Amino acid sequence: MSANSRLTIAAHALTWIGLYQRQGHEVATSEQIASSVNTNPVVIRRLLGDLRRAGLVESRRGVGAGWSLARDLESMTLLDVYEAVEPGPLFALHRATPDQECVVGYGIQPAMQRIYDGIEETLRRELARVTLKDVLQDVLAAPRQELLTQ
Amino acid sequence: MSANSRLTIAAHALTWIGLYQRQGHEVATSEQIASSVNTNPVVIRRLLGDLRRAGLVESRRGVGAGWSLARDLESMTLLDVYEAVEPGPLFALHRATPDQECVVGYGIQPAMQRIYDGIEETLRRELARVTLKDVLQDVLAAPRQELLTQ
DNA sequence: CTGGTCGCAACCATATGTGTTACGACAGGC
DNA sequence: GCCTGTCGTAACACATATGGTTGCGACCAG
Repeated sequence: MSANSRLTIAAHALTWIGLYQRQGHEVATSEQIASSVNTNPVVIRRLLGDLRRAGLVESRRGVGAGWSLARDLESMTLLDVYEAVEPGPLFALHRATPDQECVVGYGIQPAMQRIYDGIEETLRRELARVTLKDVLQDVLAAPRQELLTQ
Repeated sequence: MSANSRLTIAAHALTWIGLYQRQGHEVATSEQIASSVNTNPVVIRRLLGDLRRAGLVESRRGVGAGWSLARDLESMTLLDVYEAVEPGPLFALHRATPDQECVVGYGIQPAMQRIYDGIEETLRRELARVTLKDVLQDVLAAPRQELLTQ
């Protein structure tokens, strides 16, 4: 499984924006977020673009532009983020269709698909249980020693 | 997420071997299995090699060689197969460590790791609930119209 | 008009998954 | 002892995904 870090980075970005706004700022720039994530601003803009299409954030252009939350952190779950940034399924079936003349080749795909559907449903329920506010609180609960935001 | 088909193919191979043995045969060759899966025998040998290292199958070499189950299909769960063929985690953290001077960058990794650990545990429980015998029975329950095994 | 930021395309490097060929290792049958 | 069929494994090719980077036009407050 070539696990990617999209869900992690998206949660990081949303958490960062949420905390930044809580501190009284209007919008956060992709460069600020990229600095915290330690990556390129374009990577952040790409991810936030997905989140914007999912209605989780809004972007403002022009001078003083940047990103802001479209909803309260409390109303966003990791499932919302997951659906916004991870289109594909968790497990894939065969890439070439198996031998339909064979009993196993014939019946294995529906059988596995049913199992995978159930697992994805469980995963979604699990992701839906965690809000971004939970994540922020967990982040702030880290044993910090007077660290600054930037 | 670049989902792969390893779990699917491994379950297919084990199911095939199980049914083949139930029909009275001693061992199954990677070429027979590959024919049902519709792929190259080397792909099957690679996967079965992982399963052998996990103690799920045994291989015999020389003339009349092939693969056989090391345990009853009933005693194998999809979790056993998953652990044998999928080493990595489901979700990745940042590839570059985030800014440790930032509160979010500092606390986000432990927070997300805790969440991911919980999710993987749920996934494992779900996979452990399905035995390969369940899969075979599900496969055989497909609306077949007098199909032959080979 | 200017400056700062987003939006997006294009490209590159790397990693991974899968298929394929090749060939040595092995063991049973002759 | 040799033949034959199969495994074991390395090596390579190819496609795709991911993440990083550069470049540049679009946009808008001042």
